[in-house]
Amino acid sequence: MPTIEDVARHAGLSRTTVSRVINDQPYVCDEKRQRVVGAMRDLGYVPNSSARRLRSQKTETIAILLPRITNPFFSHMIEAMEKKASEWGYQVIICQTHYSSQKELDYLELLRTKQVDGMIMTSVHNEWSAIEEYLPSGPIVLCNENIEEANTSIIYIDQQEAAYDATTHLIEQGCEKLAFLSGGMDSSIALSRRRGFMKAVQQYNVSFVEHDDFNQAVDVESGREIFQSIQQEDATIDGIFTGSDEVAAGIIYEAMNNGVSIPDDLAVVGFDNQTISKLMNPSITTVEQPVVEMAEKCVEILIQQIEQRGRHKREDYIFPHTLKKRTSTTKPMAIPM
Amino acid sequence: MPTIEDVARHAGLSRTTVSRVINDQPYVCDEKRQRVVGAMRDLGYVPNSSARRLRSQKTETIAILLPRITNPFFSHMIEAMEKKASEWGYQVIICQTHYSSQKELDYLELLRTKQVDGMIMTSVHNEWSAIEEYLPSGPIVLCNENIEEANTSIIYIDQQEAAYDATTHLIEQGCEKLAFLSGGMDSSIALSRRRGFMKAVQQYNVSFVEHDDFNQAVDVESGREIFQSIQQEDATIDGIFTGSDEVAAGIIYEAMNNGVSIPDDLAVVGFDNQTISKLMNPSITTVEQPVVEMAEKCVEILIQQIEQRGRHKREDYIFPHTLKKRTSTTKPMAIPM
DNA sequence: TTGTAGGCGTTATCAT
DNA sequence: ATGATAACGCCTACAA
Repeated sequence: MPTIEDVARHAGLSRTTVSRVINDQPYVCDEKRQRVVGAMRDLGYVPNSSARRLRSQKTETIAILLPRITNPFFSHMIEAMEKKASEWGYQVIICQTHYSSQKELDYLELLRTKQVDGMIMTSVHNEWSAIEEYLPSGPIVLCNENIEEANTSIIYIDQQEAAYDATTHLIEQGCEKLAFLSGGMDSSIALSRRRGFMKAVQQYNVSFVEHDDFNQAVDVESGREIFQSIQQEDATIDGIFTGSDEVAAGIIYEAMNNGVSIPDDLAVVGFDNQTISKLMNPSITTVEQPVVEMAEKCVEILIQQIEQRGRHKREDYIFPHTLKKRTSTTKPMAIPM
Repeated sequence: MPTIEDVARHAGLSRTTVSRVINDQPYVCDEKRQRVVGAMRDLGYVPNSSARRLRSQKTETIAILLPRITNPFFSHMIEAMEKKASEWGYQVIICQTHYSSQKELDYLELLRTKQVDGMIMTSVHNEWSAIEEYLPSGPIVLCNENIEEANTSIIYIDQQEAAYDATTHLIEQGCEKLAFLSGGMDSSIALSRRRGFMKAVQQYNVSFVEHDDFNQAVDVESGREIFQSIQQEDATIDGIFTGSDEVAAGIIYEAMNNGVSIPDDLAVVGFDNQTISKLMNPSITTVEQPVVEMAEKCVEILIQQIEQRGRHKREDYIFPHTLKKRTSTTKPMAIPM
């Protein structure tokens, strides 16, 4: 691998001059500039980025923390983030926590060891106080979860309102006994949604059922299991808020196979407006988030903070959500896709 | 940010000794070791990875090239790759080409500029001769596409055989007029599949239809469009090989909405055994690839090559595929999920 | 067992 | 306009 030194020698000039050419700086006459360019070509020279990083104290790289990339909500978010980052000339390192708080901390070390200039967290599995420790090492922007105590910029939708809207919709459709599902009550998102659910339930004085399993609903499989347990233990439930299109799909799949009619016997609401929610039959009523816009905004904020340096105070960016009403909650009729 | 020098001074020792402690090397007595550890703690020292990279000529980072992460086939593959890489202490940079050969080349530069130690390509949009140029800069392993001329290790399933199996299955189910769909005939995968399709069609002497649109089938939306055009132009087609569960889902969705019975009027085969293929109603017959195993093997091979250094000759790892027969091609009956 | 010193490849500062 | 030189922070012969 040729170095800048080799190029300089080959061109009969100094490293400084070569460096100037590499970085498009002035104060190099055309003739020498050509000589340098030629030498670089001859030797197949390419600047070593480790050396550049050391010298410039920048990596042009950001890390994105997320639970699992196979969750379509996150893969859509990452797709948009990577695209935007790439436009700005930044690399993206992907960090799957698999819901482990330890892995989350391990990945945060990337910030301290200066492997990345900044970080995006789409999920949070530690106390904020623990994460705050890393802020001096570089900017962190949150996207998706709304952590009350967080003293850094943050992007999210109003989960409480979204759950309230969805629950109200179930009630308006005539549901009288509801269930609230979530992926675990330790997340800020599930907590907010639960508040919204409870608000609607109390406001309309509708009854609801609780069960330990209801807070372990994470994928298609758990949706299927929960349907079975509901069938056996409390078949009078007639409306479910799932917080996930995959869970909703699992429930619907199992219901169809067991002769339970959706939405007549059981209405189901999903979350995230994933591809599957449109394709299922019946199609799934769901809450849509503007993932792409949120992702792009997030990257822009982060890169801005990186390039401005210095600490930044918290700013909240709250994006709008939309309830997509489909046939899993409403009587069948032509609804355009 | 404290440096190794600061720690050394604080502990009243030399940089060397501190370095030895950092890297768990022998020849440091316990007392001084403690002093160093204490000093690191006091100062909040953390080694700077840019400096380490420059010194060691290693980045402990690999890049994964793929078209789009939102394609579930790729997101499952990346999930497994990132997990495996992380176990080995490697970071993963994600590079979406969005099917652009230029972006592919841009990302390959990461290898030349030593931002990564190695690279995995899950799709290839340039002539192999162009990609070969990068091989001297670091190992590249292919995962998914089988490029004939490639002189590097490569992992794939037998796409031709898979398409042959799927097509034969359609024929066995009684289909008499087939169509072959793909995402574009410029990819090695589509070409292999077409060979398999043709082999079955000729062997059983079944007729088939061609159309320009048939090679633009990439997602749910295009599946829907293709169904519509088939309805209008050649409704006698009774069996379709799609090469994609999403395309298959789009076709089925549209067929159901238009009163065309699946599989009686039209049988459809997908590819990749994605979540959606089990959940659709009818469920989609599809070809399963052992994505996770392929991904893990790929990362292992790459890291091995990185750590052994030197050029490696091509080895082929061919993984087995399975045809999952479901209701989009077979008369309804109880098929366990 | 410990320390000294040189170099990894760049870029910025300061002369000339 | 060009060049010499000193960092950036770390690791490792080699010397002691």
